[in-house]
Amino acid sequence: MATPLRKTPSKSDRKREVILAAALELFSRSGVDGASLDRVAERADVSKTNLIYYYPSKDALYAAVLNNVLSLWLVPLEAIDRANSPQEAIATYIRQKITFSRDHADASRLFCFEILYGAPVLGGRLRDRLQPVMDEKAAVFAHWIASGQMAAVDPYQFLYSLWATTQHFADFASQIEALSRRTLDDPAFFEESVAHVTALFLARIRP
Amino acid sequence: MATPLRKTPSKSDRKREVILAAALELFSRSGVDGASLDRVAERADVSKTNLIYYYPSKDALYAAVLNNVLSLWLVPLEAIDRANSPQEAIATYIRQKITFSRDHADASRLFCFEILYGAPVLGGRLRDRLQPVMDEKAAVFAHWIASGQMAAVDPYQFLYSLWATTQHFADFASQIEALSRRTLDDPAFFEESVAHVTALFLARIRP
DNA sequence: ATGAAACTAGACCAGTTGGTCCGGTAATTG
DNA sequence: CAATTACCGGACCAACTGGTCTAGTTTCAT
Repeated sequence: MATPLRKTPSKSDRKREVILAAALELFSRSGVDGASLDRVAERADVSKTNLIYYYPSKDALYAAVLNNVLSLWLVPLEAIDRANSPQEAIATYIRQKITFSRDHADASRLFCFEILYGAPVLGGRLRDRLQPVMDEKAAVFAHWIASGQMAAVDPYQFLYSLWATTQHFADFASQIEALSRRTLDDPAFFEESVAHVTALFLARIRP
Repeated sequence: MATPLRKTPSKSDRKREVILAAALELFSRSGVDGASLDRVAERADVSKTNLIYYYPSKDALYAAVLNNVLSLWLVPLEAIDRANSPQEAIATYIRQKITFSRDHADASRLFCFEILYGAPVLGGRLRDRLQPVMDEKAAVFAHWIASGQMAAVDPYQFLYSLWATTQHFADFASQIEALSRRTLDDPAFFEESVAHVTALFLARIRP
């Protein structure tokens, strides 16, 4: 709340980040219940007491991590701009989301965990933070459709499908790896994936 | 293994099913670590000792549930038949998968959990059971493409996208509900969803 | 009927969990 | 300088976990 504004991150700020990173790492691999505070503290190289000093409870820590994740998650969506052509905007969005799946797979997985749990923590935030952005972007789609730049689609369903296909590369990476023995870290597979998903959605909106 | 073959399910068979159902319900809501054997036993209305009698450990129980889920999960995929047109086959597949997301959302979520965990239990099974079916269906796609019935796509990527979009309705139901305030149980939303996903994929494969 | 095998419950246990308490040190501020 | 505040670690704890042990009861083929 009333965190004093500083230019240089204070020592405690850095420590908070280290803890958050450790928590993200462990929570995203084992779920909240599967990861103990002991392990998080160990990973962050602080004592458990110290961890509890910064985040008074496991729930608080989990909520903090999740809010971070949600902010990250929103960035590409917010960038969708009606000034661009839908083709361009969607292609860019897909690339950004798949890049996110590659570079922040743990964040994506944690988000997925939370939704699977029934969004107990993020539920409200989805309505407060995501919903408005989503409605705004739905309006952008409506504009594009009305001006004949893209075929008519339900913007909400369209976004759901976009999220599903792009996040799948992070959340179901284990499955993809078991079946295709390939990872997004392989640049060829990364580009293939971007190309495939892009083609899928652009074919749909061709006017 | 050597379960005696009976026509009518024995009492113990029924009990096993009750336990499996309870375990699926709880595991799919809270993850394996989040659900205790006590709770599962309570839900299945048996004593914990009794539960342990049928499934000697939590891991064994989890594995049993998961194998059940995988079998269910495979059914629609196995039904894809080269004798049909790709348009028909894919439309049917999508409808079946979204139906599965509606009627077996818990199974879908548990599957998702397992993949998020890194597929520790199912990993081998994915290669043993899913991989062959997938390769077989990839060949069917190749046949359709070669015979000019559908546009060229990477069959594996295509299947990943199909899975992603259809399972999304189960796994991310909380999010969809928070944003759209609608459920697959609403027949109108169900049909909208089927129509949307079908249109998305059929547009892509139009020759 | 009877012996074996399947089945069941309650008491119990050792390990782990999230979290507290206490006692102290470093850094700020008056 | 004094004193308040922020920060930190180790011992500790009650609750819960997966799982065992014991001591029975039911089922069923012979």
